[in-house]
Amino acid sequence: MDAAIAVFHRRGVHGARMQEIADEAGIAKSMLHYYFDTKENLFEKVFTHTVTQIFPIVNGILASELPLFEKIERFVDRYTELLIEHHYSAAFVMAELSYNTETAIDLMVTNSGWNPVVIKNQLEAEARAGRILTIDPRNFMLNLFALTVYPFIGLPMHLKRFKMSQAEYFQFVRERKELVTQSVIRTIKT
Amino acid sequence: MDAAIAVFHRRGVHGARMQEIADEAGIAKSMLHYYFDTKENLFEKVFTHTVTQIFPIVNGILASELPLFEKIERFVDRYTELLIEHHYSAAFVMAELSYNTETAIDLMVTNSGWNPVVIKNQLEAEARAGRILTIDPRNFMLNLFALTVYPFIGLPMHLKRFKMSQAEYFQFVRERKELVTQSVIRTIKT
DNA sequence: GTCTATAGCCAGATAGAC
DNA sequence: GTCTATCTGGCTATAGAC
Repeated sequence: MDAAIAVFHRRGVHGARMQEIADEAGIAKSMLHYYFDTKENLFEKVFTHTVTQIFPIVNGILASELPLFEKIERFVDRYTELLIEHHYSAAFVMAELSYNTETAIDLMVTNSGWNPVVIKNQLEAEARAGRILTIDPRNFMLNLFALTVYPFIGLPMHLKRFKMSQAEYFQFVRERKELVTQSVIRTIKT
Repeated sequence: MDAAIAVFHRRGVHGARMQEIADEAGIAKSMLHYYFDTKENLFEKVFTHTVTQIFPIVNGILASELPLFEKIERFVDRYTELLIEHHYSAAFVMAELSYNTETAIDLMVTNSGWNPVVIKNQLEAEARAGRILTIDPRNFMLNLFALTVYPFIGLPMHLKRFKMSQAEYFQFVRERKELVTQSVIRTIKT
């Protein structure tokens, strides 16, 4: 399973080869079929696993009862750390959601723990109390996810452009957390 | 060529089928080989075309002599419109940059017109003049690109989550331009 | 359960008539 | 230049020995 995750993450559904997964796991290719039946089925397991490892956590933070600004900080911190830990995940999930729409979207919807109601109510309450500007919750969510996830999408290109090693880049992204948090807050603060 | 662009954009390199491209173009599959030799070569043509259609323009805006805040507004406006017009491009470029690293990155570097020097100097000059806060140019660029591009990556998922048609969503993204511009500016404004 | 060997299919690429 | 027919290789999947 670890091998399958690694290979699917770096090659995508159609780029991945069962042989490469088997080699990486140090087993015969036929064993993959014995355990997981088809490649399609294995992909679904991997995709679900990936989504489950990240989104219930970050969506859980958004749906929690934390004060807004603290919630933003926690979200950015936790999501960034998860993405560093599973740094192929972001590009993998995004690519499959774009190409492989039907299956991937269904799995995403089922397993991500997406629940925008809490944050919507919170934004409205804070705006009524005059502590923040009125903002469309969809725009708020897009900003939050965009600023956090984007550095991990097309990561190899960022490394090349910034002339950094992966370790240096991850350090840079860690330091960036503070800026992202402030950026999201400054956008809505009165 | 149009057919190739369409199919590669929605399926990716490895998902695309020469037969599907031929069908979409209404010609025989062998004609693709006659004109473009290999699939790999055709992909490179399509990728280069896609990159050339978008990045020289937006990077040109960044490298221009416009005042900073005006430049930001122009960038967000123009990039958003380009992405609406070529709405498969963003996901396609990002996915290939993640999966197909070697070739795609080289083509990107060669054809994108990337030149961070102007914006770097401008940010430093504005900060010295006390008109903006000091910010790492890399973070500034990441914020700008992230907020603008992210809504187009994994687009089908956003449609599903927001329960919107594509037309409604593009209208929403158009209206979002103002917020993105303000968000970037508020992050650096003193 | 684990392997080797192989079946069967499908997609990229080519041959050759027109 | 454009087509149909075909080759060839590689990949998923299965058969079958151990």
